[in-house]
Amino acid sequence: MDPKLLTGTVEMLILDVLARADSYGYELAQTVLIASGERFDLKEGSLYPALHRMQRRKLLRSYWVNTQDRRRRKYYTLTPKGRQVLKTKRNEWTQFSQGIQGVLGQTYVVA
Amino acid sequence: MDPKLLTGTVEMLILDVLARADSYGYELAQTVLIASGERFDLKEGSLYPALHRMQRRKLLRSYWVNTQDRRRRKYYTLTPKGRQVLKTKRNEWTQFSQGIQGVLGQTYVVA
DNA sequence: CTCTATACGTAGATCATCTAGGTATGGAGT
DNA sequence: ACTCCATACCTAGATGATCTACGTATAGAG
Repeated sequence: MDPKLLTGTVEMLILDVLARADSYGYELAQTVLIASGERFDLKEGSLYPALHRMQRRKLLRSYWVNTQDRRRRKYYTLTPKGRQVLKTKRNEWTQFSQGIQGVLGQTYVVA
Repeated sequence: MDPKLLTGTVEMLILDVLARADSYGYELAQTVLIASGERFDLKEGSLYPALHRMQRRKLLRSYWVNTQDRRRRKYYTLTPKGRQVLKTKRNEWTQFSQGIQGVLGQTYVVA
């Protein structure tokens, strides 16, 4: 699948997963991988910069958690602003996919 | 609507419109605008480079047509390769939107 | 005479993605 | 002991498609 399709949706996916429960980078990627039916393999080079970007924009807050086995995880939580942006992005996605269906759908009319 | 969502779909839209009938840049943009329900306003800075790019990749062929009123239009036709790539991109789009639904859809399960 | 629509095009900026690399721990296999 | 994989974080630099803003030209309306 052309990775360029992901452009602009990665933040929505992250926000959406975090709206259900706090999570951390590595787990977030796993969650998206599973939920997308193995379709979206978020790369670290996209994932971490996206998280940092969104935190700078106050969509997320973070806190460190140490596990029993000396591993550290940086958990992220949605801020109220993050929830609002998620709502906006969901609406944009609906508009967008309806737009695509509108163009592609023409085929069925012709066929 | 965040224009970044369009990334990676512009070529599919162009190919799809051309699969129904030959067209030229300006008209192509109009067609997409109407068909998308006024959602996608393809900018010249995306449209023309995309057309040239696809022609370089042999997905399209072009020919000039002079109208009665001294205007010139560069019409584009799909090549067999272009038709094949359209098919691929349509499949990718299906995979992609199913992936998104898979992630976003979780909300309803929880709710 | 100006403004809008039609019709093509490019240059440069922006920015989100990817590849590829780095650090570190724990556990399983050999 | 040693290697390899999974877990877990990160960044630098390349890539590439989009956008803004500009330029050219014709036709027609007001």
